[in-house]
Amino acid sequence: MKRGIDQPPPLGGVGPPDDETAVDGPLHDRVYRQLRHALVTGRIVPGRAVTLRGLAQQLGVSPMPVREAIRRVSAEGGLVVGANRRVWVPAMDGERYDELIRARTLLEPEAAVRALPHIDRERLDRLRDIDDSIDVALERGDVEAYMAGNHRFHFEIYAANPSRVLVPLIESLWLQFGPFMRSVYGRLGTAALVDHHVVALDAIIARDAEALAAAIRADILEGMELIASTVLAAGPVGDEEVDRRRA
Amino acid sequence: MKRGIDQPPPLGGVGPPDDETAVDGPLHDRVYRQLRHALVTGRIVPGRAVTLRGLAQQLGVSPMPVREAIRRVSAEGGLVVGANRRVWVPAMDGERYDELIRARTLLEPEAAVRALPHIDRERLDRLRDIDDSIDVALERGDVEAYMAGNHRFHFEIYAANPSRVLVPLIESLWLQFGPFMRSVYGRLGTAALVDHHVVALDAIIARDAEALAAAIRADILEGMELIASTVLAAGPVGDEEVDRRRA
DNA sequence: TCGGCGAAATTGTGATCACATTGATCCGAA
DNA sequence: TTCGGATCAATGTGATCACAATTTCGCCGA
Repeated sequence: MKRGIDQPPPLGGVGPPDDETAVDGPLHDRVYRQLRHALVTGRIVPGRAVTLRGLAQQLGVSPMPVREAIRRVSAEGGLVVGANRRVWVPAMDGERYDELIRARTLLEPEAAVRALPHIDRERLDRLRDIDDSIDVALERGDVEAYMAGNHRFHFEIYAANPSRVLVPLIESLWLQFGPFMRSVYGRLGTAALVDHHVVALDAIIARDAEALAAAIRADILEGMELIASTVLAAGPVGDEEVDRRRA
Repeated sequence: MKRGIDQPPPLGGVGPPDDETAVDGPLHDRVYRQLRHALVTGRIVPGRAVTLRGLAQQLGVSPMPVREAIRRVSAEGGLVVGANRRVWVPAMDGERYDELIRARTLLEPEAAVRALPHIDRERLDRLRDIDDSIDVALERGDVEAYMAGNHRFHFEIYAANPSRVLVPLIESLWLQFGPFMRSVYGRLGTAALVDHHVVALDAIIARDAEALAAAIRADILEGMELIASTVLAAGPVGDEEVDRRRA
């Protein structure tokens, strides 16, 4: 006879370390990277609760590093702490979504333009490879691979310039819309997605800053605005479980 | 014969709770608010180390809530964790400063414009009161009161619109330049500061979104660019102690 | 069936401890 | 004098515990 709160299903995808997130350093750093990766790629969907002991058990660590990781991720907007002190992936509604789009269109073209002079041939080759892998993911209908590739493509550009302000801001935005985009793509399928990155690649090759900014802006708008507004017209996403759990 | 690392002087200003930061809720929340307030108002200067036990002792709490608060503040860019795991207030250099200015000029006019329709008479009165208090602080040469008032003025505007994306981003920016601006103002004195807020107030009264955006932008540029570039021309600020302490 | 109450389970929080790591100092050898 | 090694103190980290707060569930009565 089980008493107490329903156990949420395991947080699919926040799992054992893989090559990308398991490097030396404190355990809480590793947990943080795993958690943020799971959010960016949408492995955790809006409305989902995250508990210290649940995540700790899943990752095979004590609750301490999980606490610290959750504190970091929530400071960046990827998780919210309710009045009841419970932690969950925030729901997405029209206003918040609109702000995310706006923030992205303000910040990401700027970061791309600042990075442009620093994009060398090696980085350009890597961008091409990532773009190819995105195309493969789209053909396969692999939403998660698409999202991971999309993230990598953008940040491969921005990271060309060692930024300590703009890029962390942008990273925090990606944390915030990743879970929702995953649920959107899951509903609509990858067939609805179009890979606009070739325009950005052309602009980079041409060293055309204005064209690059416009390509990034268009990528954001076309990638986020037309698709997800359809879903949000039906009301916030992720509120069902949140409402149930909120004090 | 004292062994070990030099004890940094007490973190002036991160002190007992005052009315603004002492509300109900978890202790780590209170420590966080105290810490961020200290950074925004420049009570801690660039390069300054922050230790768990040091801050815990100063605040009369255990290191646990301090850990969580430091983790939050560092996630927002207000503190940096070095390769040696030590925590300190980051140094300011020309590139980082330029990015902060740019990020502010991208985000704050947007937040102000979005807030404009929501600014009622009460909030306008509060803005006037804050602006008056800023003028008083400038006359008195009270740098900290000036900084606190300036922060309050800006966020009293932006908070008119319930924002969950733009305003937290802007808050994280203020965390990042607060300590440096304090050292700048300390060197130049308040006589070098001009209160431009009346232009923003006029734009709000006139309900002129474009004028408001321009006023905020001008406030940022004139407040940050001309003054601090003079100081930064001499090299990064806050690196002396950082260099000494870095592994 | 619904609502209220009480008990049990779960959850986050703060305290504390031990330990690994880092930094500073001292001492001896070259 | 300089350099390297040993020692000690300080620091961050992860583990664990007890406790307060919140949630869940079962029972009972209307």
